[in-house]
Amino acid sequence: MASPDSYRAPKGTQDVFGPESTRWEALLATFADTVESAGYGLIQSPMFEDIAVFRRLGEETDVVTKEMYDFVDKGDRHIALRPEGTASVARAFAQHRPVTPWKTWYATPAFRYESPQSGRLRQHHQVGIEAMGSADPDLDVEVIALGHDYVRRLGLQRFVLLVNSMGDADDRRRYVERLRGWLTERAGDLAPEDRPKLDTNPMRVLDSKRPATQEVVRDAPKITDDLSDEAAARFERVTGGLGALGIDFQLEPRLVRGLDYYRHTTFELQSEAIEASQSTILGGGRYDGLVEDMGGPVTPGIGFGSGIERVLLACDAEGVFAAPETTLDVFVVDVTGGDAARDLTAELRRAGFRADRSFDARSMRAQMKAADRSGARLALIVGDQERADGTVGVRSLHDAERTQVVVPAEKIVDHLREELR
RNA sequence: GUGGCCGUAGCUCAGUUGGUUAGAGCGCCGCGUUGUGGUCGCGGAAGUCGGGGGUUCGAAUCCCCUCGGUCACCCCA
Repeated sequence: MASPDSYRAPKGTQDVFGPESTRWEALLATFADTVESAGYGLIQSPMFEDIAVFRRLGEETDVVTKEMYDFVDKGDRHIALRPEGTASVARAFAQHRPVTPWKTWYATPAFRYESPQSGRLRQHHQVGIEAMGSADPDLDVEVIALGHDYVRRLGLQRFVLLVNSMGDADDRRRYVERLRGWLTERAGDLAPEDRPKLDTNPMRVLDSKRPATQEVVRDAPKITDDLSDEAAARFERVTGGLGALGIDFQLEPRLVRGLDYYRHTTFELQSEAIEASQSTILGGGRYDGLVEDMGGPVTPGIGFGSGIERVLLACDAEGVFAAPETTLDVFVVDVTGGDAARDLTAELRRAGFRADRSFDARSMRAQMKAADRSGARLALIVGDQERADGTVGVRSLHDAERTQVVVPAEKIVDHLREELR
């Protein structure tokens, strides 16, 4: 409790404003441009769903079993705030049956009830894409390439792309049993905390950070050695495609990822610049079968999600993608009472200029300070003299020499068009 | 959920072995004579020292609980 009469943002949430939110806008614009130029269209879907929608992510996953942000609404519906983006899109596909391939992108908050740390929040934000209705491995290549291009466009360089294949549903099932057997024989060597996973989800053991387990896992059977011919062939097409596009990647047979729905291609972008332990900045894979689980037709799909906060953390660590300067064309300084500020800013905004002003009839000194702080290129000054003459003083705020010219009020728009060109 | 560290003005912090009206820098506001910013000078506002309880003549300083932040585990974006 802070104090009885003061509120704070809920645990694990943040307010984003000022230069940082300007940066978010720029990031969103970069992402949208990257994926829209590949034919992906924005999807806006509800931030909450019937909890069953998210349960389809897998009954064994932490996201479902312990991190769901859920509640019962006034109509007795069991609702959950979305923990990730894909399930909602799959549900939307099943509901609307759009023409395929259906390529969408989203930007959304995601909620997980867990304890916050660096790179982990209760409400974080993701951008992502989903492509549904095609099993073509070249689509896998496209999706991975877009994720790669996106982070590159932000300026990131110090990251690795990890790629793996889980095979088809049979491959996956077969591998899980084989792995379970192999690990069970060596259960005594595993870290005690990891042993229970043998029953619930043996693949979880693969990405354990405990040294004892890592030691054992190093020699564990790899799923990529045990794929069906068909799955192996399509995975080759994927890795070959990445190579053809000049995208560096590492095969990582231990990359399992958290959600149960993945089949075939899975991939992850890990920042090498982030010191903290949460270094995955983008992750995704193919989820053939998920749409069916939502009651839709048999529909393959692939996509990725990328955490905005983590990506920005990586940008900070690499010293790239700084907040853009906020720009303003003019700042109106009016010491005649406010009529000029009111009318001139409105006129200029309608003419397409970016204009701001002071309020509360502050002193000229105060207004000039505000003008300076605003980052505007020009101060438009209206005092008693200018008002009497029907003119406006136009003063540069960026140049060292304090140039100031007098412009007739009726010519101000033309003058600014020229000066700000 | 478990564990370590931390919690003093908007921000970054200082506060001696518990002792009178709690400080600095930055930021913010005002002023430096007639209407002009970024430098400089002067002045000002702003803190129930996270919250609650306890020990004490007296606590920002000690103890307990609690909330929050942070880092790690778990897991993930």
